[in-house]
Amino acid sequence: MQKNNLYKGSLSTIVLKLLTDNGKMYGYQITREVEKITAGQLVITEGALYPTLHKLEAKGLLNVEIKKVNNRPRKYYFLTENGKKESLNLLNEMRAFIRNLDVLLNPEFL
Amino acid sequence: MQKNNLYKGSLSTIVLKLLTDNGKMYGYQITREVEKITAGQLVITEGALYPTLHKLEAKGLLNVEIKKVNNRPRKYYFLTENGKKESLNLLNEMRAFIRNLDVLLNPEFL
DNA sequence: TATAAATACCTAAGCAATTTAGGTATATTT
DNA sequence: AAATATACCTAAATTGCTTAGGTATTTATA
Repeated sequence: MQKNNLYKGSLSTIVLKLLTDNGKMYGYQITREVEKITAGQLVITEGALYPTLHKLEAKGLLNVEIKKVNNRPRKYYFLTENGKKESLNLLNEMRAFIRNLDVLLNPEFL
Repeated sequence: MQKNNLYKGSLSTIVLKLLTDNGKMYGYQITREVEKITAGQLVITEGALYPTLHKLEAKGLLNVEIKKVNNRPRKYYFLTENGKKESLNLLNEMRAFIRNLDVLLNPEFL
């Protein structure tokens, strides 16, 4: 997330959106995917991501499935039913947030 | 800012943008203006705003001018030269931020 | 073939931007 | 007269992150 305060608060929503689109993902994969989608502009630090995944799991929004790939464990996360509902809510909040920032940056279009 | 984590980190940029557009503003006026522009969706708490104004002043980005209106003091804030430069920087960062959130929410348009 | 880089997970202290919950005081509306 | 709006303020607590570590295996490179 690197130096930019603006992203603070958006990580959970971003994670839920990625899992909505991709079904199952593991932590490291999430960091790669976000960098890819934003062309390297947004880098999720692991110190932020892993605690967030654990928090979403503790809230009952995510479930985990551990798979061994190349003899190394991967923790695949996927949305619970509650997670799907909450994902929709948070995505709507984020859309409203973006709209509000847009009008604040361009008040002449009011 | 009410319950929505997303706005965390955006307050300084919003304040600088308002002062860029309006020249001089006082704290209470800023809270009214943001509510007006966002149709009541974004409410700046005073506990967030006043420390932010003081911080921006301490950084040399804002100057203050106290005026008595109806026997009550108002503190009008306005951008310094450095404040104008920093405002442009932060606004560009915010535009990049919005673009990144947009592609994360709509990766199909990549 | 040794070493570095990538993959894959993790935690904990510290920091910064908020929220929450107060406070003071005057002007205006009900 | 009382409530609401105006107008400023602070400080403890909370929260979401950064920073800075840690472990271990696999793959690429010099």
